[in-house]
Amino acid sequence: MSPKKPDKIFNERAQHLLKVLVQRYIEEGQPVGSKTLVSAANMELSPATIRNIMSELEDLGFVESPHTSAGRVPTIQGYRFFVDSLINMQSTGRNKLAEELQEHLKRKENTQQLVAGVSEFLSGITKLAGIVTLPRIQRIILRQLEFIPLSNKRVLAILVTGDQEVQNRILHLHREFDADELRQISNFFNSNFSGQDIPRVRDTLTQQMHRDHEHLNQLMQAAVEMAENLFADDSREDYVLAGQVNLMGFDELSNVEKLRQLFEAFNQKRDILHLLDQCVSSEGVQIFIGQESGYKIFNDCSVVTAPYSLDGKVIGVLGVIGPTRMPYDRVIPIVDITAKVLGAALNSKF
Amino acid sequence: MSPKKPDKIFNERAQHLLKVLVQRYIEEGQPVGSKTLVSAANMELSPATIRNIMSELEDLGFVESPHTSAGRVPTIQGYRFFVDSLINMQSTGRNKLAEELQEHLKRKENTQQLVAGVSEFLSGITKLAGIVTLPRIQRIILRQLEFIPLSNKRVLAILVTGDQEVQNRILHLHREFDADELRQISNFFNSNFSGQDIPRVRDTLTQQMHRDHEHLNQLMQAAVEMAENLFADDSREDYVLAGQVNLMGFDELSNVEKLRQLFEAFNQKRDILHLLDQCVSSEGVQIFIGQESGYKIFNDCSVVTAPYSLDGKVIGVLGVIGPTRMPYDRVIPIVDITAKVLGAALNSKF
DNA sequence: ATTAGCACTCTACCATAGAGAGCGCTAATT
DNA sequence: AATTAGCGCTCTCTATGGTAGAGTGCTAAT
Repeated sequence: MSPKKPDKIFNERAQHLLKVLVQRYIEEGQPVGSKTLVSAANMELSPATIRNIMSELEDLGFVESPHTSAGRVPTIQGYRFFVDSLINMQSTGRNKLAEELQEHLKRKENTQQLVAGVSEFLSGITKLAGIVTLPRIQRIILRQLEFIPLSNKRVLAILVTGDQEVQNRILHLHREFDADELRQISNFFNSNFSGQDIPRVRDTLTQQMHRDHEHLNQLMQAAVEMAENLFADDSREDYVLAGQVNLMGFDELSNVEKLRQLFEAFNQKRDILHLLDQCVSSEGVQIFIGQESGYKIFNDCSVVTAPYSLDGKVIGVLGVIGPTRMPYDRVIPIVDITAKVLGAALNSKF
Repeated sequence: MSPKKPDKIFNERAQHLLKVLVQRYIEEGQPVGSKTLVSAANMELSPATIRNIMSELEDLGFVESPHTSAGRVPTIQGYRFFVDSLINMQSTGRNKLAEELQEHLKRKENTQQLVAGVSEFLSGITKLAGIVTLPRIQRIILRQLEFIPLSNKRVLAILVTGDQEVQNRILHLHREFDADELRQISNFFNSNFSGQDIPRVRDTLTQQMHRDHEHLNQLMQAAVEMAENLFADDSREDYVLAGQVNLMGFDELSNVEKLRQLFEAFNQKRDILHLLDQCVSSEGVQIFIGQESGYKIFNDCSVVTAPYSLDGKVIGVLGVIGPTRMPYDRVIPIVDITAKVLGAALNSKF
């Protein structure tokens, strides 16, 4: 009368079989039959028993059959349980991997190149598509600021930050400034603010403006105007994608129409950015399997992401995009490590 | 006895039929049969006659049959004759086109953006892939030069040229320079050479070095060293491609493997650059049909290119890549005009 | 609880057949 | 001499059926 076998249905054995099935399917890409499974699992069971268990797994929603007489294939839920509870990460060579990436990034001379390098690395090593968002850097240290007058009330501002970053923007101002005025303004910035955080520079300036409101000379006003233009949160997000072509080899994406939609989404960027945004808040590696992401474009794709940080603050996301049937045990640690190495690399530059 | 009909075989009528056939095939994408052709050509001939003529055109190598009972399809040679001798360019709206492009380029703030904009424009308007090489600009006018010391004997050089271009490079020098030295050197450059062509700057400097060889002070030596680094012909070629996805809709490229190879070539860049290089020397629009280009990747693709120039000197190439079966009558004028507009736009910036 | 056995289902592959398209050839017509 | 009607031929495309193989689900036995 005792409820002796509460784990009758989804017990350890069933889980183990699910694990083997998923592994096998990821390797081979073919539906796994009971006979195949029993030999792959090294268990002393007959195919018939396996079949019973598979039938239960199917009822539970972890596997499904493409058709009556095919083997079983993991469902999204099956993959999900696999990566959450069953997977053994392939953790060999973590250090070696980090070193390789560091080597690969050595010669990159600015953030853009760095990010592109990481994206290439991810795609190269996983043979999938790599994606890295440009960092939203909070702590930009102003090193030097120069202005060049252009025609039509425009001024070219050159902003040197961090270790070796140069940004230039064109400011559209309310009147013409000549070279001399501009030199004075840049001197003002360089002598007062060099070495400071850019947000702080802006704050200081606006405070000063409020305080000395009336005593401000023309130049200061100009400086404030420029600062507001210049240091406005440059929040246009963007990412660098590499290895799109890698996605063209997979059976599950061999449909040209599907591929086209996916590639179009990459170009559009909007949906992808939105998806990546969701990962900023997460702690570590995050995985979207199939349409878990909520975008139908990713019907047969998974996305493995990890945020990367500078000074403990998340400033971007990177990851890998591939077919649902991807080697998660390899990809997840790669994404994890890559995010850490990128964070460290950025740290040495700012 | 007189050789009365020397044009018996490839006479005007045959050429007209070839023209109609190519037009029709470009529109429909289906092999054109004799019956279809006779109605499309509005000629008072029976299908049988057409068949005879087609048979001759086939002997001459202008058309071919995919199989016994299909209609005819243009061969590469057929397309070639079509674009060389038969085509009527669709020249309506040339001005409107130029205006649209100018509008599209208005807000671009530097060369990179400009080139990307042109590439997008080309792909958007033709629904094919657009490609534009970065300009190899000879006449770069130095406006301002700044140096920022970095660690490890490296110096960040910021070079402002032309109207609103900023280039920055990291120089690896033989010893450390402090901020003060660098300021002197940049002053030297700015006061002596601002407003001059960069090649001239280099020449002047090397000449001076040879003349005053012994009297050179340290700073001058440093300046020369930097100039050689800085002004070295920065001839890494590159291009910007847009609208790759457009190529995924065409029947003749619906084969994933073919597409993959093509996309890989786009990423590799080497072959594509080599092909584009060949167009620099040509005067106007140049067309590579199918494997005329010599690259098997372009088996079913045509490339329509035109060089663009600044001051009468060719500095780059742009074009369109699409299936052999593309609307040449529309594409050729578009490429032509675009090249001219880009040249003009660059002229206003340098 | 497990398993052997068996009927059943579904796919993949192949062969066959008929319809349709369009050609080439020949002989007749202009 | 050029054009055309007519006809047989070839090739593709689609549908059909038939078979082999894989793998299942169920039932009855262990």
